[in-house]
Amino acid sequence: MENQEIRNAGLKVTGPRVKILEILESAGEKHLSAEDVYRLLLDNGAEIGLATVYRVLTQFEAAGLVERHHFEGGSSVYELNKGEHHDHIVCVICGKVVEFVDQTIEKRQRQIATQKGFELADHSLTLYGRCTDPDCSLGKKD
Amino acid sequence: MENQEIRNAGLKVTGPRVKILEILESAGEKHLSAEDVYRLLLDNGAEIGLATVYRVLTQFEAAGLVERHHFEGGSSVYELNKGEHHDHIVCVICGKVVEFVDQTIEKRQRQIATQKGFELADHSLTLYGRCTDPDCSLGKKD
DNA sequence: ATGTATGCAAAACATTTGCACCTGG
DNA sequence: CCAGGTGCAAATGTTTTGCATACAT
Repeated sequence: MENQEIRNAGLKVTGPRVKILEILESAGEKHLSAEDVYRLLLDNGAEIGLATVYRVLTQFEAAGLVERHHFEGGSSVYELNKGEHHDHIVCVICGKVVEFVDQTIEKRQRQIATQKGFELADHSLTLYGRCTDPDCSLGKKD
Repeated sequence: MENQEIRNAGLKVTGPRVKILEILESAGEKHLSAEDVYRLLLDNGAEIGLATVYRVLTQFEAAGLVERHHFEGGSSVYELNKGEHHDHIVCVICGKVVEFVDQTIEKRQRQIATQKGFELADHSLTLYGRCTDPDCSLGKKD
């Protein structure tokens, strides 16, 4: 039961938190902004304030339940942390996001960090390109 | 003469633009936020509005004269585009930034994009870690 | 002269916070 | 019951814009 995940994070299992987690789960590989989550909550009939969405997402991030990404364009987006690290390719036309992992790159990153005198803690790699989706350029968002 | 670069960008050679370019040149490998540039201009006795700094930086970016990066933490930072592409390692403690290029990673990125059905246009790679600088943790900013 | 640029103040956003009121355990 | 959670509105910080004035060519 996912409520346990919330409890494990040291947080009370409240309505807003459960619903936000559900929204994120149902989003699958999509990446939602705080505003997106808020809209979806309202669409589902939940009466949750935007401030709470921000607070909960921040807490979930601190607890390692979700990851926050910055991509191009004003706002941050969130996705459920499914355990396996991955990077992203974002289509600059339609916004589609595809995830990937590449051990060659991961390994080189560690080598570079060490070589430059850093103890690697984290990294952010995002590729930007034009995808070949038929729907692309119709303005469809991931 | 650098004024030519401004002219080549299709922009008039005005006082503010020349001074902002000078600030960026003297910053070397440092990464400045719009606010940083604004402060430095005032320190140098220039009377330039913050709005102009934002407008000019945006125009310079569109012209390929500067690059904008998003790193962690609210604001964007800018650096002069010296022609050679590079990525960054940022110290999460003191904020120091080191640039690097790695052909192995560059090459893998192209392969991954192709394989995922994207035409690679750009990418953003930032490593985060703790540096071994003696000054680190004194809060020195790059 | 004349189309651009600039400065200033106001607007627009994304995100955070203060505070009185609720609620889960 | 009571610490912690929530909603709302107001505050923040960053970046953008409207508009009247000033400037480069």
